[in-house]
Amino acid sequence: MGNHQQHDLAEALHRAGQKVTPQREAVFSVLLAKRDHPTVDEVFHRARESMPGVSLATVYNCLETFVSCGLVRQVNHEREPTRYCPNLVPHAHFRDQETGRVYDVELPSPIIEKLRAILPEDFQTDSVEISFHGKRRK
Amino acid sequence: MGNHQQHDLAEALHRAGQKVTPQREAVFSVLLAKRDHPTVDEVFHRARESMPGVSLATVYNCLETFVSCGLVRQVNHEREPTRYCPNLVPHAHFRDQETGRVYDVELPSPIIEKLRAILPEDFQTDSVEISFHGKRRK
DNA sequence: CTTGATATTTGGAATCATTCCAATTCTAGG
DNA sequence: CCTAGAATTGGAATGATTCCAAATATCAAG
Repeated sequence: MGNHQQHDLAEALHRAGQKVTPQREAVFSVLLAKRDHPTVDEVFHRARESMPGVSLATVYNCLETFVSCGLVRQVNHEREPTRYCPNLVPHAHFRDQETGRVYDVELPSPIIEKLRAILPEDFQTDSVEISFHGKRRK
Repeated sequence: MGNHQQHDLAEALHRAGQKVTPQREAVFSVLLAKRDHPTVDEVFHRARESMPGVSLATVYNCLETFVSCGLVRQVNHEREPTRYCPNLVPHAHFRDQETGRVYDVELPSPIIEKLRAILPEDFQTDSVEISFHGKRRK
């Protein structure tokens, strides 16, 4: 549930009519390897370790493909570089303004429903993004 | 409550130890005049109508000042240019993906509390941002 | 296994919002 | 009215992201 392996990649790509490429596999495994919320640049550098020739443009392309296939989520905070998150379970994000680190926060489904309920009738929503920020108490 | 006039500007600036300038007044009144959610560029062009010499850099500065004084909120959606909103009542935003228009959505305080409650103990939060996107049914 | 149509990758250039800078002008307290 | 410090200005710089056209790789069909 919301958990996926290397193996799901090919499946999801096929379903979306996309091709399987070594670059996509490398980038995807970077995402699975360390489930922090890396920026494109971080993904790029990590991907280079297993695939030294991969280009930045390709990392952008791959990530965009994954998003469109529903394999990962984009996480935007303020004006900061976009981060990517392979956790598909509905959840909110908390950004520690001191470290910049982003944490997943479990989001009970009753709350999600209550939230959707506050929307006027004529608004049809695809997605809700909930982001907290503040600091962690030591 | 959360409603404010030209007059509050000077007050809020003083409280924050900031100076009152014609540019700040012009930019602020642009924000009050039309309560859509203008981008910096939109604010810039509107401000030029009443004050032809004002510079883009100044509009950036003014808006940043207002945010730090708590007079307006920034609204970020995806990778789009930042928008500004003089509505201080706690509320969520809905972005119509077809028109790009941003709407305020009332946010009942019980929900806000429930949301804060899902955060683990050690996360101290300053602000929550809730954004929906989807499309409006005609 | 080969081939071809088509999608993907690539490096570099281009874009665009935003920030930075140093010089000039202004605000407000004394 | 003067002056220290703040604000404004235009233009240059930054940085994430997108665009581009050429080279390459995937995969379905034969």
